[in-house]
Amino acid sequence: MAPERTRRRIPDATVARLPVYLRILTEQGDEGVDNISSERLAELGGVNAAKVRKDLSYLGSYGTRGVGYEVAYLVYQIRRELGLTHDWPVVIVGAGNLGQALAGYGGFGERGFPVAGIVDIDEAKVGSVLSGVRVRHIDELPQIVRTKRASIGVVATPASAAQDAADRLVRAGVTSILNFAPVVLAVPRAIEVRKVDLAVELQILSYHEQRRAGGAIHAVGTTRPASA
Amino acid sequence: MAPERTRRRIPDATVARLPVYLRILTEQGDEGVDNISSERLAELGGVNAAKVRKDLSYLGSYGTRGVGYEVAYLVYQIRRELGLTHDWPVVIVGAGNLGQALAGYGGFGERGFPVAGIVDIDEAKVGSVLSGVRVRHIDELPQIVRTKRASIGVVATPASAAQDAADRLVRAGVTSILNFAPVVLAVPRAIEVRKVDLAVELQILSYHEQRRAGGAIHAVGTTRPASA
DNA sequence: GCTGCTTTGTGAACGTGTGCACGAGTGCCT
DNA sequence: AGGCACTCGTGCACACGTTCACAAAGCAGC
Repeated sequence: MAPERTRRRIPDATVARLPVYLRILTEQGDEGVDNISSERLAELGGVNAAKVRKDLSYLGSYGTRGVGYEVAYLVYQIRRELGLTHDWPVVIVGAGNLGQALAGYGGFGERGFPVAGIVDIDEAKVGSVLSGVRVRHIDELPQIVRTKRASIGVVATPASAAQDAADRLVRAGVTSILNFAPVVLAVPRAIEVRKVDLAVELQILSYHEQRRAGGAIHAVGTTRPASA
Repeated sequence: MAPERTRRRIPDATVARLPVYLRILTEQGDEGVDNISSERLAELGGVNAAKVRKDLSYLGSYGTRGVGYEVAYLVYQIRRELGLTHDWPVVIVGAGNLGQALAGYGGFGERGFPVAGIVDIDEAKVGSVLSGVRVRHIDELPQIVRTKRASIGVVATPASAAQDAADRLVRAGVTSILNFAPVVLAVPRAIEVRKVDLAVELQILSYHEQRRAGGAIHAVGTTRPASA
């Protein structure tokens, strides 16, 4: 009867895939699918079936042999494990191009991450309204975090302002940060940070493009420039 | 004399970190730093020093024992390895919130990924100008890809249109895709796809928040709903 | 040139993640 | 009731990634 105190730790790689399964399962549920096999789920998610089963087994034994997984129930379990049973208000720092796009992107609210507020340090931007959310001054951050109970902050500032934004978020009481600025943020150990860097993604693609193109075609020896 | 034909394969994990080193090195170079140790680079990049050395060793033995790495030379080597010695024009499909933000974000061009064009399927959006780039109709995609020599495509459409966008990009001749839509794209094996999913990132943060909050506080038994 | 200090490059140990293969459980059909 | 087809859950082996630890190599000072 007692809730499980000894929460089994779920591997990072699995945590990263659960949201994908969740989305697929939700879609399948909407299409009227009641049961789904690991094989089918793997196909839709672009992964290996054994991996799907192992991932799901960390949540508990929620499948039925010979049948598969009950979609609705699995959705419920994944949502519970990911903490998606209630909303997580998000506060955005930086009302530039990206901040505006994020605030305007309705997908956040729908998926349980309503925009609690968006702030900027530039007085000129304060007061303007983006898709129903009014930009407020960064000094109001602590108040927004407190009243809206926001625990996730998004850094959408230029690189030069990112560390300051992160410091302010931490001081305001935020415990998780999603960082879009191309900087490694220094934060207390207890704060969870995830980074999304578009330039890095493009450069990784560039590596593969270049590799494909024949690799070392203009790789001229290893002549060291100037120096020495 | 002959360029190295047998290109050593660089581990994915390393490729993903090289852009980070590159950015740090470029910054340090701008600040007048000539030499840098793996220790310092590790500190700035938030990683382990041994990892830095191992990563860099895949490029060749470009360090000097007792001294460190020559910043300018290392920048050159990483850029060469990542294929950043020339520009990689990028074509964006989808002129919604995200597409606009991406086109407007100057950082791409600066880092060697100029926006070759942005297209949309919606006639109403065609013709409008976003930060100097005119939105064109998606039917012009093949022509843009050909004339601008774009090999990287960005999918910035809603989920429902993403697969179609990817198909069109592939048909137009693009060989790498950066996908922002929350969908697993089906593409030919030869096409390199990278995915950026904001909702997934937030859900991973949610998992950690929920875990921090005490985990299974409302985890009431394992009563299965309806079924059976 | 020799000594001592610094820092690289890498072998080896360890940990994490992946995928196969198969036992075990479930439902259906006869 | 028994047999069969199907699918889960997981032990095991392997691949990949990370970290430690240390020999090799360079530099500076005498």
